[in-house]
Amino acid sequence: MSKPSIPQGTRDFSPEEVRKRQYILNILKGIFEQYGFQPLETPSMENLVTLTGKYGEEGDRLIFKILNNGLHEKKDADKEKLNAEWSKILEKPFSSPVVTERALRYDLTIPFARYVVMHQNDLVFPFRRYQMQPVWRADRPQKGRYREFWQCDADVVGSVSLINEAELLCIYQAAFHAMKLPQVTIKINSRKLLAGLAEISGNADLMMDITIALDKLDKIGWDGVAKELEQRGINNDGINSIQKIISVTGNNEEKLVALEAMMKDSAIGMQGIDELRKTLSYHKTLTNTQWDSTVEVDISLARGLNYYTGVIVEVVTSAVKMGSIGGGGRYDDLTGLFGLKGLSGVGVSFGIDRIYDVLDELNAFPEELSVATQVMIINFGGENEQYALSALQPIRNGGISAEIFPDVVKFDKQMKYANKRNISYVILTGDEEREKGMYSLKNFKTGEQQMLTLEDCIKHIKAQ
RNA sequence: GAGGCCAUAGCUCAGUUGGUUAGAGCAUCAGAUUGUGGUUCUGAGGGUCGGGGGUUCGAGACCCCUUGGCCUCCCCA
Repeated sequence: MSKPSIPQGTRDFSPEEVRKRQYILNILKGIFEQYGFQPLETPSMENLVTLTGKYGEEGDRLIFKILNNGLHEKKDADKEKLNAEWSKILEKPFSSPVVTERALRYDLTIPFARYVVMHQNDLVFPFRRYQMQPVWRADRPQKGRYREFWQCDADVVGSVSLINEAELLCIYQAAFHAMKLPQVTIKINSRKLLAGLAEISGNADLMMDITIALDKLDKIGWDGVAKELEQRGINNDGINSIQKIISVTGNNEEKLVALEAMMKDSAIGMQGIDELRKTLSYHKTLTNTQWDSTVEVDISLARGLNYYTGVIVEVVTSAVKMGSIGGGGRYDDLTGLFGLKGLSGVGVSFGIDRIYDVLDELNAFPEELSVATQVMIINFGGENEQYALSALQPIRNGGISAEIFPDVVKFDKQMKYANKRNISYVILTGDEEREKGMYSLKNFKTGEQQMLTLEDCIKHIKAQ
């Protein structure tokens, strides 16, 4: 018999871990609701064609595909084709809708777009939804990277107003403030600004290559980026103009003013600047001075997903070495991929597994998260068991969490169990108590013990 | 897809240039203690040393292959 194990990149969550995860989820849920978002859930699996082509070439490779079963149900005509593709799959990694027509969802945004298209007639636009569910990626696991992890998304579709962008920035700030997660920066940029940058550099067609290279600025520095730009076919003049643009410094408004001067020959670039300025202006009105995270214009921010078209954001913390803990942006035509044109959306995502890792490393979870049973009744067996049992529901009905030790085992063992479970009180119901119609209540913290009526026991515990 | 580190009891880990019957702490179980937990003390169970092959008189240790874990790059939350 081999040792049991779980698939690579997945985790079990202990009771303590679940409580901590729920703490994060509850904060997010509260804020989403406060901002008027409606909950939504979609299936763990989608049809493969719904997902492919939405996340770029790399993303497609990372989609977890589900092998078809129930092959016997296929008609004879299909069987031959199936067998052919089946043997291909045995030879080398290969996927085909014939053998893998379903896949685990890769994120929450595409399933949401699919949902919106399918239910367009039932929805009231602008539609605000939040969604907190696991997603799966067939990636190599490492620090802060899992194959199964949760995303918590809030999206608005059916509105082009930049008020939405500003509101989502506030959601980020409110959430990280509530979690007391320190040193948070919300980086903001615009795909249009990046397009303008490509245009100004004389490489409008290489925007994707430029942004991919630029995105690494934090990691490999300008020299590294310049090298990569060169490899991707940008000439010296282009590289120089890119350097000039990304070197702008100062606060957000100063950066935008400087960029304006450089972008004046790019209509799309100017549009991007205008959108950032409006977003920040709305945000200024909405934001709360108590929120200590900062919103920072960062022209090197790119974001890999290729469906973003306008403002893009990414959240990082410098408190712990960790990749981004959230990201999002505007997508002008995501539903167009499923046949519904002209519906713009914008959304943000929280990576709660990374947020968990950061809070855990910083020891920033509140102490009082562990909730123990308040009272355990000792089981002395025989008639005393009946007597003990009759007290259990009245205690619970009194609003106290209670359990009885179900087995008649040595007293010592039951006490040790209560101690390990961190239970606050035990109630002893032996011969003496039963004969008197009383209950001995022992406080496990202080060791004090007194014989009381059941009613007084309940009162006493509730008074604590 | 490329690279690095690691794998010994349920968990965390020792194990000397290759040498007798592979150890410790924690955890578990039993007892000291059949109505008083936490701290003690005593004892017990628990191992195909990740798997396969090789070198050797002899391998937990050395070599090769393989599987799994952690980490870095790529990419991402």
